[in-house]
Order: sequence, then structure tokens, then C-alpha cells
Amino acid sequence: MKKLKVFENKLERSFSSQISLLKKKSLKLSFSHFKLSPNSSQSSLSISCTIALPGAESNQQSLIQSYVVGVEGNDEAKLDESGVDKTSSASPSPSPRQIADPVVYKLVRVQGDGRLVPATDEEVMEVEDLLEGDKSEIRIVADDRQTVGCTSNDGSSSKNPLLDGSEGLLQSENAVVDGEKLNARLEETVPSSTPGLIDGHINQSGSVGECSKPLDGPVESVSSASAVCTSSKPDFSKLKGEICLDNLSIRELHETFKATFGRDTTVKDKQWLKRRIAMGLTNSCDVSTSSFIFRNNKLVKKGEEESCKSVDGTFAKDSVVGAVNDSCRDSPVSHNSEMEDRQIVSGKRLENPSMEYDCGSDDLLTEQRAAKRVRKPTRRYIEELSEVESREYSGRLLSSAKNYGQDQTSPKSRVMPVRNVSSDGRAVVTRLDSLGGSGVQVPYVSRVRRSRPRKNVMSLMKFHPSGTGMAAKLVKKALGVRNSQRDNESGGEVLIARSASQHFQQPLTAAPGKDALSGTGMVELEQKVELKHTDSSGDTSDDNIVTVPTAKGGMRRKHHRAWTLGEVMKLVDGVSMYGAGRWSEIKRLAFASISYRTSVDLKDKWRNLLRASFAQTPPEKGMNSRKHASMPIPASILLRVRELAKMHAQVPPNLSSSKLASCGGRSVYETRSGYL
DNA sequence: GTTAGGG
DNA sequence: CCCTAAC
Repeated sequence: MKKLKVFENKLERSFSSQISLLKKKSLKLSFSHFKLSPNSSQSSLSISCTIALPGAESNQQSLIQSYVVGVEGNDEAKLDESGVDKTSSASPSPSPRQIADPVVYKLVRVQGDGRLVPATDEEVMEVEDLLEGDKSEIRIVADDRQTVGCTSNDGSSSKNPLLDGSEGLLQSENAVVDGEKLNARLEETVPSSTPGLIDGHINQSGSVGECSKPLDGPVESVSSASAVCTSSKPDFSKLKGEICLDNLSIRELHETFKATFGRDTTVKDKQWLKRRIAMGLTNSCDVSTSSFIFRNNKLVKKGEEESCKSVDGTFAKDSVVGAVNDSCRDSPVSHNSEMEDRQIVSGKRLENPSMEYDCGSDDLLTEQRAAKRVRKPTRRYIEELSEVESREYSGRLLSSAKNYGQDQTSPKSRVMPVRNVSSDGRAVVTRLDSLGGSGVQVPYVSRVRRSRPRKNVMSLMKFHPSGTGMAAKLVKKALGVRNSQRDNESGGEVLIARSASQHFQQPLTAAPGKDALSGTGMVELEQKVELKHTDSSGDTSDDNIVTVPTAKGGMRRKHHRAWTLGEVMKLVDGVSMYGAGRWSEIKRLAFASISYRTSVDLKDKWRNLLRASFAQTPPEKGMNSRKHASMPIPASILLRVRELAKMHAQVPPNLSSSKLASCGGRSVYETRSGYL
């Protein structure tokens, strides 16, 4: 009999998680039909609950979980011992491990007369979706609970694997709390996280620590925390126990590990082992601790949506959380090397003191990130994230879809850039920009960059003695006075006489125009400047500036200016003359008149050229299919690129210049002149 | 300030 | 093109 109860208990617990899920979906749940009934076969029990799907009242569906009792393996043994009917043979699952998942969910329709009719595929799908969608939530919820409510631990001690533990606990540990008391106690426990648990004492879930999705086949029936809310029967004892992994020796930990995961581990790190075990034992997915309480076959809702609530800071370490998430994500049996890595990652995160939790959504994200992350987040990345964060308080959740990449560091641990919060509540990120020596803050977005050397400013300053005035203007412009209308001379190539003397100032004056900012308002300056030097190399065009929505929602200016044939040629010439890699040189000499191409641009372009030249070495073939998108690069040029590449490959950078100068200089020059 | 690379 | 990390 006792055993029976155990099963019931488990059933309910696992079932409750489903319920909580549904609830989250704001589906109406009708628990009146909740019932626990022995199946025809002794080896299984089934429990059902009807839920009213949004639209159809009449159309009640219920999720049925059937718990297959007889299994062999760790669980089995225990069960048997407990004295319940041992159906060792009954279990279909061959391997011990698989046995661990005795719960099966079935969707059925409840007929008017109470009969249960197998659900149609469609119905199944429907519900599955619901559950599916909630997975993440579940997990989150689970996290909280894990820490908080925990309860059933099962055999984490080296000796008792799984189920056994639960049994033992049932009887021994904190024992038997019944009915009312239990509930009352729950109330307290849940909301307030239990401090002690987090660290050393980890709650073990009853069975093996794998999680699986609700509807997919076998699911682990026992959930750790859920135990808390389970007491459909008054006399249900509470499963509660804390296992102090800390006290275990490494060897013991190993054993435990093995018992938990079914494999050995060579890891010696105690911490790691503990985490792993805790994780494994903590069956996250199907725990629905706080939300419901079963009582006398009725489901009593316990707290309101408190998935996030229980976090009150105590639960500041997310080791457990992280781990849980991990475990959930993996297929039951697969926690292996892959997992281990992540595990480590999460471990790191742990150490971060400044973490805050917002309901675990973060954790989830972080999780995902952790999985891939290889490279440390770039500063920009960090900034973006932080911005997101800043605007996040609007209540909008981080869209997981956005999936901020693999940033491992906790979102919370980011370094915040200087920022001011404007009245509208939006955070404005600014950076300190020094213009002409005076530091001013300009909106981060309109950051001046690219081809606008300081000297430009200085030179401008020269034109306008009133330095301060200028600065002011600059600032103003920076602040975003945008006058979009601009004379653009669309980036045409600049065909201008190159007498240095004639244009010797030009680069300076012209620069401002091209600068990425132009759109934002350098205009005034420019115009003034241009008055003096009307000739202009003509690259004032910034028309191509396009604002691209960034992931974070900010807009980033991105201007694109296609490389003209002429530019390409200049580049090639430059490379041939000065050598690839001497981009600044090339920029200075060959692109003196084209201020909008930076050395980096040259470098990038060259890289692309190389790629192109080699990629389509057989020029004719590969490209005809779709080559019109971007300006086709004349084969001749590609050829040259190739040659140059070859040359450079042979000749070390330092020699290249001289060598090239001698070799290619002339021809190059000629070519260029021809084009120009 | 440049260069090399990844994104 | 944009950003960084390294030089």
C-alpha cells in the first residue's frame, strides 16, 4: 500500500507540473475530473485531469499520465522492496536507465459519461504545442522551485539510486507531515527561498535527473520540488530530505555520480561533481512546486503566478538554476562531454557576484549563449546588451528569439557605459568626445568615426577662429539635428586633378563631408568650408547612409558605398606599389583624394578581391549565373590581384615594397593613368 | 595609429 | 562595413 501511495504521489507531482504549464497558458483547468485511479493492469496507474481548452468548453481534454510501476533497474528494485506490486517484468524498457522514466502522458478526451477516449492526433498536437511552448517557462519555474521547494530527494547517497531514495525519505526524514500541516508549511517554504538548500544541501529529485518533455514519451515522474505541493491524500508523507554533498568524499561523489548518470566520471573536482549531481538529481522540468497543491483530489491553487516570485535574492547563486537548465535541454541520456563543458561555464557564472535574477529568463538566454560561446564578448556586444537591458524595463522581455548570441557573461555583469537617463526614461548612452580639446558628450549613436581625423576639426577651427562656436555647432550637430537633404554627389569617383599643391587642403576640408556624420549635420561646417573650397572632391555624399536596425533596437548608421572600378584599380595599383598590408600608405598616397575610404576599407576590399580572384579563378564559369548583383570585377583586375597575391606570398612584406616598386611600379602607374 | 581578422 | 585585439 505504501508503495501505492508513493506512486500516486509521484503521479500527482508530475502531473501537477503539467497543470501548472497549462495554467501558464491561461488555459482553464478543471480539476473536478482529477482522479487517481489504478489501471487495469497492476503495473500502472493513471491519473487524469481535464483541461478546458480556450475555445471549447465542451471539448474537454485531459492529460493522462500513467505510471508504469513495474520496472527493473534501480527504480525497480527499490520499488519492489517497498512492497508494492513488483512488476519487474512489465516494464518495456530494456536498459536500466530508460527505466527511469516510467511516466507516460497520454492525451484523451473525456466523454460526457466520463469515459476516456483516446485523443486524435490533432488533439494531441494541440496540447503538445501548448506544453511545448511552455517548456522554457517550465524550466524557469522549475528553477525557482528547485531551489526553494525541494523536497524529495532521493537517493543521492551513493547507495540509493533513484526511487529508492524517495521511499526512504518518505519514511525517514522529515517525515510525515500530513494534510493541513503540509500545506501550511508549503505556503511558507515556497515563497521564501530556503537558504540552506542552495549551497551544500541540494535537493535531489526522486529519480534520475533527466528531464524530458512532457508529452514526449516517457517522462521522469518524480520531480523534486513538486513534492511539496503534492498531497492529494491527507496522509501523504512529505518527501523531504537534503543531502549534503559536501560531506561526501570524492569517491562517494563518484559513486553518486555514477548512480545518477549511469556512467563513470573521471573528474576529480569535488565542486564539479557536486554540481553535476545536484543538477542531475534535480529534475527540473516537471516541477511545479508552488502553484498547486493537491488536496483531497482537488487541486488547490497555491500562489498566483509566482514563477518568478520566489526569487528573493537568496537564491542568488544560479548554480542550481543553470545546471537545471542544462539538464533539461539535453536529451535524457546525453549529459556528457558537451554537458560538462557547459557545466563549467555555468560554474563560472556562478562566481559572478553581481548577478541579479529576473525570473530566470535570463538564465535561459545565458544558457543558450553558454552553449556556443567561444569568443569573449566584444565591447560593442556588451554595450548593445546593456542597451537592451536599459530599455527592457519597459516590461518587455528579452525576446529569446533574438538570442543574443553566445555571450557568456551574464547579462547582468556587463560593464555599463556612461549613460544618462533622459526624461523620457530612455537611457541615452553617451560617450565623451573631445572636440578641440573640450570634452563634450555626444550621443553615442552619432559617434563620429571613420575618416574624420581630428585634424579636420582643427583645420576647420582654423577657418573659424571662434573655436568655441565651432565646438558648439559640432555638438549641436552631434545631438542629432539632422538635415537629411544633402547634396550628394553620389559617390562617384573623384576625377580630379591631383596637383598636390592645388588640393593640398582638400583632404582636410572634404573629410568632414564624407564623414559618417554628415547626415547628422556637419552640413553647416561643410558648407562654410566649401565656400572656400568649392571644388570639392565630391565625396560629400553620404546619401548612402542607411540606418540599420540593430538587434537591440537601436539604429546604427551604416553607409555603404560601392566600390567603383576606379577605386578598385587604385587599390590594386596601390597594393602593387606599396605592398599589401601597407594600407595606410596606400590610403595616403593612392587614395589621397578619396577620403571616404579608410585604410581598413582598403584592407577589406583587398581581402575581398583576393577572395574573388581565387574563388573564381575560372572566371568564365562560376560567375555567369549570378554575377550582376555587385559590380563584376573585370577579369583583368582579378588577374592582377592574383598576381599580386602571388607575389606577396612569395615576398615577405618588407621586401615587397621595394620589389614591387621596381617590378610593378611602372606598369601600374601606367594603368592607373590610363584609367584616371 | 595601424593592421589583421572576425562578424 | 563595423569592431576589436594586437601590435
